[in-house]
Amino acid sequence: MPADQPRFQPLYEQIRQRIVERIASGEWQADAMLPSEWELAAEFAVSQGTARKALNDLTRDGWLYRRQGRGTFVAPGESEWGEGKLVSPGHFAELADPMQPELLSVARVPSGEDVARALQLRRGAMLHHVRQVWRQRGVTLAVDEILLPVERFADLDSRRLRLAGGGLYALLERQYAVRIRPLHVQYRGVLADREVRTLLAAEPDEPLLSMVRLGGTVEGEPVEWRQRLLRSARWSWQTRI
Amino acid sequence: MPADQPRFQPLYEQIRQRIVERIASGEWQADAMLPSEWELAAEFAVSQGTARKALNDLTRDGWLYRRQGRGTFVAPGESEWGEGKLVSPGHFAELADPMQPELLSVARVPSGEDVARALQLRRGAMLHHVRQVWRQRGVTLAVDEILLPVERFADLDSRRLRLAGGGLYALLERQYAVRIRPLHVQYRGVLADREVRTLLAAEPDEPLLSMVRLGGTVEGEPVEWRQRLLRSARWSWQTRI
DNA sequence: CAGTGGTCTAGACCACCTG
DNA sequence: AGGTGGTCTAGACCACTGG
Repeated sequence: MPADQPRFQPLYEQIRQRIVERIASGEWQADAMLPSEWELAAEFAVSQGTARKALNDLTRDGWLYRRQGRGTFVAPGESEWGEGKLVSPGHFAELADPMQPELLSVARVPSGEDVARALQLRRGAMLHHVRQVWRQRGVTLAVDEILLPVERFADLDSRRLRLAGGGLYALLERQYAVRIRPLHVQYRGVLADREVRTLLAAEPDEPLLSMVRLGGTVEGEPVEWRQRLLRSARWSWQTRI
Repeated sequence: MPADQPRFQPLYEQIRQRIVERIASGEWQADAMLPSEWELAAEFAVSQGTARKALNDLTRDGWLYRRQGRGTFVAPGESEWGEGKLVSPGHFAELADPMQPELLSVARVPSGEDVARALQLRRGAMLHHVRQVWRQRGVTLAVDEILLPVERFADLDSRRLRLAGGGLYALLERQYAVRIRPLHVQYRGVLADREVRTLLAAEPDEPLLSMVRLGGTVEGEPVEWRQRLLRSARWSWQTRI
């Protein structure tokens, strides 16, 4: 079900899209400085105020950052699922050491019904199935299970992922010009099955935090289904609002 | 530690504050229509564009809502902790029936160290301790434990809470002119202790979703510490991003 | 100092809603 | 038709950064 096209497209919206295209195409790399408001206004043949609105909207959505007196710059995208940090339960400022991702495996699997619906695919459509663990000082704290449509991300394999380094999202942005943002996150408390228990070296009755996340493009098209299971005895997962 | 005062205070920021004051004071009630941009601009002796910026900022922060062709209105605050909904795990659109809160008890307890620090109180400062359960079609799905500084919310008792109806936040807004917004949320998977297990009629090894939330005023001052324990076998807690 | 983003103004016109 | 918010312009000046 495609979204309704608005009958009226403001100028700043068109400018916004043209700037996004240039970032996605790599013409403007991460942390590169954009032309000034006045130069952009001249190039797009609009007033400075209109260019400004486009730039501020893009800043709000995480595409750019601006510094008074310095300029406007391309914001580097999240290289991995990052919005959230580990903290001591009940405390709100005591951060844990960060976790490091480690790729376990990449395979192709047919889509189940739930995931197919979430990703708006036909049932049985092929998916990349990525397994990844997160370690903190040698201790495995979390497991990720990532599902991506093969159709959209052809040629994705273990070698490419390993070579890429710098996280899955960084690779997708470079290779496929797709920037992924979270659409929904679901939280549950769960017990691990045998496989996950082994990976995490967890006790049979140790409760885990399950986070199921649907990631999508800027346009809102869902392209990533992901579950993270986190050992939350020692650390909470904290999100800013 | 008080926040730094900015040396320069834009006009729209001052206007913003004056509008917030009128809402907090009750002069403009929920869903009341504000004067038009031009009228406000005239009253505050600024241009329409400046009044507009203040109004749009307030809209972004949830104080107002605007409808083209109709007007600008006071947004009713959340009457309870609401940002999040129950959905079927792994599905992203299938909402459960909503839960209904039910007050269990109100007491006064001295603050422990963690909560005192989170609420920026001295240790041992008195707190209102509110217990509340959430039911869905007769089944208890969640328990809340709410801690509020007595110093700030005097005269809060069970009778008042019961009489008020419409949720805790609605009461705080009416009675104390405080609008609470979330500052942080922490998620964990946990097992219930005996007391909670009894309240929820949960199995001993049933994993629960623990959400610890720090709520604060619009100015960022923390005033509410809350933990919610949710039976998440059947339902996930989903947040929009 | 020059260059950037940030604020503010006055005015015009457009899109949308309601009666 | 009249009133609302939404867009857009041209121009001025301010605050901040860095060389």
